[in-house]
Amino acid sequence: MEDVLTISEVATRSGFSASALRFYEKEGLITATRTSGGQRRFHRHELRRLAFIAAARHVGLTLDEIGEALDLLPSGRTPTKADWSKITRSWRKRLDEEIAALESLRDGLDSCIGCGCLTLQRCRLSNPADIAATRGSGAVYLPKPLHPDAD
Amino acid sequence: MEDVLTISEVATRSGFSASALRFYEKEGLITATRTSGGQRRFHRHELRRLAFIAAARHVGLTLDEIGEALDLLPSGRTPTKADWSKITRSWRKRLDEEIAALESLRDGLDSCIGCGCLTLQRCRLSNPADIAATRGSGAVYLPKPLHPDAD
DNA sequence: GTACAACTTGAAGTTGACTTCAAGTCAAGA
DNA sequence: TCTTGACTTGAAGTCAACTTCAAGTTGTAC
Repeated sequence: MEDVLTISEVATRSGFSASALRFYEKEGLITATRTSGGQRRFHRHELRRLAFIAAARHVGLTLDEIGEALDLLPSGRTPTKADWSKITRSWRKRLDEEIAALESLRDGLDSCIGCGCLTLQRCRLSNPADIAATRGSGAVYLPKPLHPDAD
Repeated sequence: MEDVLTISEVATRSGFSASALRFYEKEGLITATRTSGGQRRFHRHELRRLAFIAAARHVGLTLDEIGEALDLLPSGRTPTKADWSKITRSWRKRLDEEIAALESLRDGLDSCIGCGCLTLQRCRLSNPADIAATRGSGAVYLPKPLHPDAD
């Protein structure tokens, strides 16, 4: 085990495809040195960034947002616990918001099925103003809210 | 108020754009009659389908999945409470799964920040095998899980 | 009857996050 | 040295869910 890895080694270890890694490098999310022949060699610490990227994608951040977050890491020194934690702390809020939104939707679904309002028209389910109000920027795949009229 | 509506009336009442309504008609999710001149006229009951579509989109279903669900509705008669509820009941499971996945991620985040494992490498946050196992087909925007190695 | 907003169509464009392709180059074991 | 799998590039393709466009038609208020 060297401290530099080929792209396929990083792919295996990170779970990302090689093409995704090339894409991420092009987007500036990760960096690689090159051999004299031009092939990429990744330092092991890129795996940490990739783990961060994977986690951020799970939270629903776009690559642009992830790039901004990674830019907050200190460039001169190795990131400390405080550096990473500052970045990830904001996810907590985001996750809480998304969980709240989904719970609200679920409870609306229960009441909708239970209440007999066939048309769904007053249900929080199809008219989730509370969800739109609760959640911040869109991470979970939810489109804009509806305001349906009577059937 | 007639019981037929123009596309812009439906757009206003449903919250969908006119182009989205044309798209949904082309995809077979909703239907419209035509005037002698060829303009669309929507029956009011299409608003109910649109409310359903909006709710389903909120749950994270794709249009294909929504189309399949709507195909389960009886074609001969007006859908009953039981018809709608049969369709929406499966959402409950889906929502529960997604909520569980996000909660697991959030709890992993807490422990990651708290435990001092700077590298994130063993965190459920960046290595959420439990999430992959918990959730069904992908509604929430979560990519495939990572299996990061040591930093 | 005339004006004009609202409507029609098919085709092409958009966005994000990649994947696929073609054609060639590199690295490492036998 | 040879072979062969791994690697390189830029460009183009993919997917979902629409949106935008251009050019023409319809409906209706006056």
